[in-house]
Amino acid sequence: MVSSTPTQDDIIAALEDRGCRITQPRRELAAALTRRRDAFSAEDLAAELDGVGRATVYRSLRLLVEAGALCKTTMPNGSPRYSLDNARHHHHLVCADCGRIDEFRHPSVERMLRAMSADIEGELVGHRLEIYRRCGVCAESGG
Amino acid sequence: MVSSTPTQDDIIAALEDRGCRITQPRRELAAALTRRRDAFSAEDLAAELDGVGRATVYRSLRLLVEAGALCKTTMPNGSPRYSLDNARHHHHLVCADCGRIDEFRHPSVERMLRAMSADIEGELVGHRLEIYRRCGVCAESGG
DNA sequence: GCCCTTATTGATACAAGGTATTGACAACGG
DNA sequence: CCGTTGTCAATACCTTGTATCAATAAGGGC
Repeated sequence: MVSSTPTQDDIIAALEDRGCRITQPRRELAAALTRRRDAFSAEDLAAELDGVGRATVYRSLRLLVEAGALCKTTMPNGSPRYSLDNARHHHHLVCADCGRIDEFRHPSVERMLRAMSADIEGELVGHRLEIYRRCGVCAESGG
Repeated sequence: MVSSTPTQDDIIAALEDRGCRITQPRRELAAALTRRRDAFSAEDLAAELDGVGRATVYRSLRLLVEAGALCKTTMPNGSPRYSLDNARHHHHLVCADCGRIDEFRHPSVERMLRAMSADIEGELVGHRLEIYRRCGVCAESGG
């Protein structure tokens, strides 16, 4: 089981698994992704990839989210950020100050969903959960 | 403790409590809100309020969300919907089929947050939780 | 290796949802 | 009832995408 930060090859493989063609733009995008350590916006990435069309960046990001190679997270102000997906199923710990996004898994989430499903009419088909916090670094440095 | 659907006066009061002036556009908007039984988009509401400027509708919606009179919920496809806020603290049960939004409270949510806060570095400052389901009506009627 | 099919591309236009600006106006405290 | 100033409508603009479409290039079959 792979759970460390994905390489360019991992990202390409995720696309191949879905039957996508491996094109030059997608290779460049995969390379750019592995260079990113933090969460980023689609526009940032598009600006970085000079030869790659804006629409292609958005299309590829969507593909990679569907393929499970990327995560799309909502910041406290509502704007979306993308980040590499390291682990199977998880939720996001978003620092409200610096925007840093960490993945986390906690059994209490699944426990909560089980408990709710017993009391909720109809079938649960999904959920969206973001946890906003001040991360350790911001807590130290900030006022 | 008021927990039923808010009236026009309740909405106006929420604005007064924040030190806002009670203007004609805001009165019209409050009246339109109480006529809404389901979740709605800001554009829908703006289209309904003919004499009221689009920017004013958006500004007022933001105010009312901040004042706790309205909820802003994210649909499965990511588009936002507004709905009247009936109860103190709650989360949203969104039907993935018909878009109907119900408020719900479940102790398991607070239990989850408590359990997580013990294991998470830093201070929790908020969260976002939507539960997507097929509601009873859609489950019956749908295939 | 070459050809052919077809996915993919980049450019562009458009859409949804919302914010910034600004001169005019109207709430409402005194 | 007057002056201050919050609010207004209009407008331009921004962000985050998606739709369209002719041109191109992957990569499977031979």
